[in-house]
Amino acid sequence: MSQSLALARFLPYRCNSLARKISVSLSRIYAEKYGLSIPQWRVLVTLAEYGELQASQVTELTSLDKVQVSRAVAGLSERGLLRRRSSERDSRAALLCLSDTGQTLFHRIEPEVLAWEQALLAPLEPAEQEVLFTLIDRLELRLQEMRPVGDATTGAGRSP
Amino acid sequence: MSQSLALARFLPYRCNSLARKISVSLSRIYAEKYGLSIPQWRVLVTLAEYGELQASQVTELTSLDKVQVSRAVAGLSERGLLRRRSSERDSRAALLCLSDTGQTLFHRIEPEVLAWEQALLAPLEPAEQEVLFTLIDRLELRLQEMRPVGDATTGAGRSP
DNA sequence: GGCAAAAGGTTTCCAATGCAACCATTTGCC
DNA sequence: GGCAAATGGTTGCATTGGAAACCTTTTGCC
Repeated sequence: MSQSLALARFLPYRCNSLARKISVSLSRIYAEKYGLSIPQWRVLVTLAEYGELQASQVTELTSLDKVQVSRAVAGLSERGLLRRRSSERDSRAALLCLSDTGQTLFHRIEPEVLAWEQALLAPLEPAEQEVLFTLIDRLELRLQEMRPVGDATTGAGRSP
Repeated sequence: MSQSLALARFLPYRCNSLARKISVSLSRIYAEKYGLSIPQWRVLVTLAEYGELQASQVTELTSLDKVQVSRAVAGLSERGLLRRRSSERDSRAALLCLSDTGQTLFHRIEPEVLAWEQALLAPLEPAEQEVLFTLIDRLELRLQEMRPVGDATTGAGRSP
């Protein structure tokens, strides 16, 4: 007997809904208080963590596409929160790092955001938090496995 | 000692990222094969489950806002997948239910979607699946608790 | 009964998002 | 060395999505 579909017990729906609610709630900190969009916020975090990166690396690390990164960088740059210089090895590549202002801003936001996350996770035991992250890891891994063989990134460049 | 922020271990990011990947992957079924948007798909599922509902109830059950529901309904209605009639109790209210065509379509998609979900969840033991849903429930609950007292829905309609 | 406020839905408008076309540079191959 | 293809990043354009204004009907109050 096959079970039937109810949104309340349907993982794609539940996951989407949870993610949405988390975003809306969290964005009160970095969006409303500090005027950052989600992509801008992710770029900020990533540069704070890694120092200097190429735009393409930021793309990798943030799960944003290159258009989003480009626009986020433009916005942050206008506000003087990051500097970009072009690589001497490859003059197409843009090297990005936070300015002092950017670092300062990040260090002001970071504890607020971490505190918010702690508040969210507070009802879960540390072990349960571990389980949660592990489950997410495993599901993401599984999604990659499920990707059908002939995907977009496959037959790259054969016929003209 | 306060921990520092890294996206890989930051729940909002991980959750968003997972939800996005799930949506993209799943939408190959109902979007590409059957031409349904996510809101349309949710409305379809909900009406299949509950029979006849008012638009406002659909809004509740799907976590969509009323604009999305309105547009989804318009689209489904154009394709003849649902019927709407106005309530005799309240002529503003629209009563929605699937047409036969809509039911048929749903019954064709449902098993595919459930099979896909099963494939996604396959690496998790049943007990782990249970844990996953429970964790999601608890986080959603927590988010509601965290909502500051004077929220948007509060002082509704006082001054002109 | 009549008028102000609220509620159900739809439409309008603007910002965010994503795809595709686009420049500029670099790589690879002959 | 030179030309075709590939790569890094940006810009334009069409679509999506959400907030607010809107219309209609209903409710509540005097």
